[in-house]
Amino acid sequence: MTKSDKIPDATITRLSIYYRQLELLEFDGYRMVSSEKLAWLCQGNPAQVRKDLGYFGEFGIRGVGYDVIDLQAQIKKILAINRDWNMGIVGVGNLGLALLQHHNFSARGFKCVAAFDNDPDKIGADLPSGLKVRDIRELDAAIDELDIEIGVITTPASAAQAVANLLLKANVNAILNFSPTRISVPECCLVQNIDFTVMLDILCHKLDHQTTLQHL
Amino acid sequence: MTKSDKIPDATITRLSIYYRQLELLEFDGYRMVSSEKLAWLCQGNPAQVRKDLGYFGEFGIRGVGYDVIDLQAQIKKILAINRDWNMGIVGVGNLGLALLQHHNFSARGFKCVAAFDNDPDKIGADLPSGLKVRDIRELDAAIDELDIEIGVITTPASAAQAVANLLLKANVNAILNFSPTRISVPECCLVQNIDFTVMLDILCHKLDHQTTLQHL
DNA sequence: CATTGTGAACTCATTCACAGCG
DNA sequence: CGCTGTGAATGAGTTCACAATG
Repeated sequence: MTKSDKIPDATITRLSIYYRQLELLEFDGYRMVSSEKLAWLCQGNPAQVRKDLGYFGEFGIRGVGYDVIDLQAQIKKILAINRDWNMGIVGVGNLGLALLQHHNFSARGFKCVAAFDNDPDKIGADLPSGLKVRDIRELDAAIDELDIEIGVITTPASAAQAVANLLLKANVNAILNFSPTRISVPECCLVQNIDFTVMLDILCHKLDHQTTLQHL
Repeated sequence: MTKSDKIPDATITRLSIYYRQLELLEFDGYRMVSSEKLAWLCQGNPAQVRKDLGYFGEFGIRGVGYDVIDLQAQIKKILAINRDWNMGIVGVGNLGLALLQHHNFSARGFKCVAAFDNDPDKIGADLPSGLKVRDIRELDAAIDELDIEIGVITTPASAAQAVANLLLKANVNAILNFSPTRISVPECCLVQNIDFTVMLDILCHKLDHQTTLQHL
């Protein structure tokens, strides 16, 4: 990190969004982009773009803007997505299957290298991605063998904490949690929750609130 | 709304989380809960719990706490989840299928009442949920007929904006967007983005940052 | 007397405005 | 001259601390 240590979480989120937009800009043949244009594309504010990038260094050219290719490389480095990450998916239900076949992941270096379940009917089954469903009891060994650094929980809520515990025991300390529950983990472990129901609740609240206002 | 109009977004998110925890508390037989206990269960802070609730009214009993059943009802009203919402899913890929079978949705009043695609091979297919995949060209008619208020986009990024436009034309102004792109919509339309890749990017950044610190 | 409800203090994030520079 | 980089100003959200009260 070039400057301060206090980076807002929101900055990291936006960097990811800038990055995707830069890919599109490159694809469309752009070589340079101004903070104003990038902000516009990302539905943000130019000063914010500059400040976000400013936390990590000076990537622009005054009077010109940012090099589309170079800035991608810089952001990849900042986000640590300039390399592959191996993921293990725990819970081969509909959602787990969907993620295993999610093309966007592999295209971006997020490799699903193992899938686990505890259902005897599923264990051993061949997946479209070429993987075989493994017994959850093999988790520990497989994580070590396959160099898995990210665990993805796609089990029902009732199993999520137990799975998290298994992942922790196997020294996985980054979890993407799709189950509709908050798992508790020690400080050293990072959890990103993706909770569909919470998102729907927020949407409903806003929708209701908006229509309520309209009736006044 | 009982008090101010300036409710932080984060408050709404937390209310959804409190709500789910209250369901569990009720299931476990609790009748009352203090802000301290609820905060602990939700990995939050008691003052925050009280402030969040305080935006909407006085739901507690001093010296005692909150009635588990009553507070659920209050939060349901605040979030506008005290009724059913009809959703239409656009894009019957793996993710769309997963959502169509997602039991948590229907259990909470989020009803998937239609599924749309533009792939002739999929149109007309019977889904496990009992629905038939509809032609995207029927979107407008079906939304009106089935009273759909929430559109769920599970198409590839390339199709997302076009789908959003169709939804807007059909007067759907709440969208849950799973596609890895930011769609642009008029002010009147609400969008909640659920972007798996952004979440992974954040996780990688934190993971990398954490391990970097450890090596110092 | 335990716990809520809430103004005031504080911390964190965004936006402004302009100096600095290619 | 145009656009970046950034300190200073503003705004938003969280936590504190304690008065109010069932």
